[in-house]
Amino acid sequence: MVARPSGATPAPPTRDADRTRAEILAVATREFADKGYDGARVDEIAARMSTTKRMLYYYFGNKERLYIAVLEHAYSGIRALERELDVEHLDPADAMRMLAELTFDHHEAHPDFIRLVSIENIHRAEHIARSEALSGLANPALDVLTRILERGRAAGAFRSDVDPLDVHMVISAFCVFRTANRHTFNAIFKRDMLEPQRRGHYRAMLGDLVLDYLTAR
Amino acid sequence: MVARPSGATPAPPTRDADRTRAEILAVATREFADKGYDGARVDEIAARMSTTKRMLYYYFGNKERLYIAVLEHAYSGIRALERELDVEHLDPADAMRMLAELTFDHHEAHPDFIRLVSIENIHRAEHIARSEALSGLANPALDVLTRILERGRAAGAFRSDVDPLDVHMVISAFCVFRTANRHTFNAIFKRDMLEPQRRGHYRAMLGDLVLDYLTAR
DNA sequence: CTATTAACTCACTAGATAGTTACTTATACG
DNA sequence: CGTATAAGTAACTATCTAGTGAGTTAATAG
Repeated sequence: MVARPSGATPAPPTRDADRTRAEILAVATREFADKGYDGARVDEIAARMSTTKRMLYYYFGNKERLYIAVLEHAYSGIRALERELDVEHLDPADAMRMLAELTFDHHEAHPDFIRLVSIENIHRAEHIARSEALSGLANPALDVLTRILERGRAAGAFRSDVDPLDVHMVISAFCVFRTANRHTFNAIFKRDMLEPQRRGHYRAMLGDLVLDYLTAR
Repeated sequence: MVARPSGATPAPPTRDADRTRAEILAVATREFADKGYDGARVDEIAARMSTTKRMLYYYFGNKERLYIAVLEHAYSGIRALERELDVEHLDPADAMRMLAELTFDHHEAHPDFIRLVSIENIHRAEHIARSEALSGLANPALDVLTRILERGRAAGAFRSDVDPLDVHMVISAFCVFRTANRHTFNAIFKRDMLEPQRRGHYRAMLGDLVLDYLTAR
């Protein structure tokens, strides 16, 4: 415990640009992920911050630039996690299953991110296109995947005609669908794909799906 | 050509409730699919109709009920198509591939429907839940799929532990992802999953994916 | 201690947007 | 034919919403 004239808490500085900016971004992320770009309300974001609406405009300029900042921040977090992937020590099949399962966990742990991606697709990725930080920024997970496929092919374990991006697409499709389409799927089929009891089943199923495809024939 | 006092065209009646209603629904479908629920503008829909905004309220009450009507209409169209599925004459593996490919074609032919589903998921399916016509209305394609799996299992061609809804989920995930996430995927990986040249590749890949999974081991 | 500037507050506004009020006219039916 | 009513029009409004104008205060450098 640090010696301090009065009060136990760290006594935050009354003014702190970084902290204010970060708080706006955090609150805005929730609001945009929750309601979509058009459904999100600047006044609602403002009401949930400890600072005022004017600060939001001070730091981010307008609603759209705030939204782009939210997207950039969300993507950078995901990329950071992906960079930590290390499956080089496993044999190709195990590495592949591991990658698929980590991606699966990852999507489950970041529903806000998935929602932002869906929202951005409704807008035809126009905001990503407008962001220098995002358009064309490659995905670290794809490099890992490419290495695994190379090793698997070399070892004769995997079929030879597969494209890494196609495999990535299948994994993403499975994970994204489970989260992004959860509500309509549940409304129509009365099955919640995110029910905890089913988690293990879907996780194993994704691994099987990918490996059966890669090792077929 | 029908005898008619003047003019060659059918001379539309000046007043026709069905036609007006249908036109509003068609224009609204495009607007909602294009911009999302919150992004859609009632005035924009009105401007693109041959009738006035007041009629929209006359027939549908408010923006939300119009949107629900759009959803109901879109789903009913898709269901009608699905009911025409007939693969009983094919052996299980071929039937399965056929079903997957027809679903694939189907999703590609109805991008507006996929967008409406994405939009509805952003809203956590709250409008579907509010629609008696939609919530819990089973999917005819699922019955077909169930029959194919039964036949395949009986013939010893498919593994025995698969659930029809899981297979349906995989097929949907693949098809929906390709359409719904086209824009962010393209922005990041510079690959348009809907490019006509790649169509055959993805279509065959989906069939392989499903069959390799069903016939593995 | 003073000046400068970054960080912040409060009250306001132009324009957009869903929805309505009050009225008119074509059509069907006895 | 005439009248009830469904179908349609035009103009309007309350409210919401993104964005601002104009100033104040805390931190920092000299």
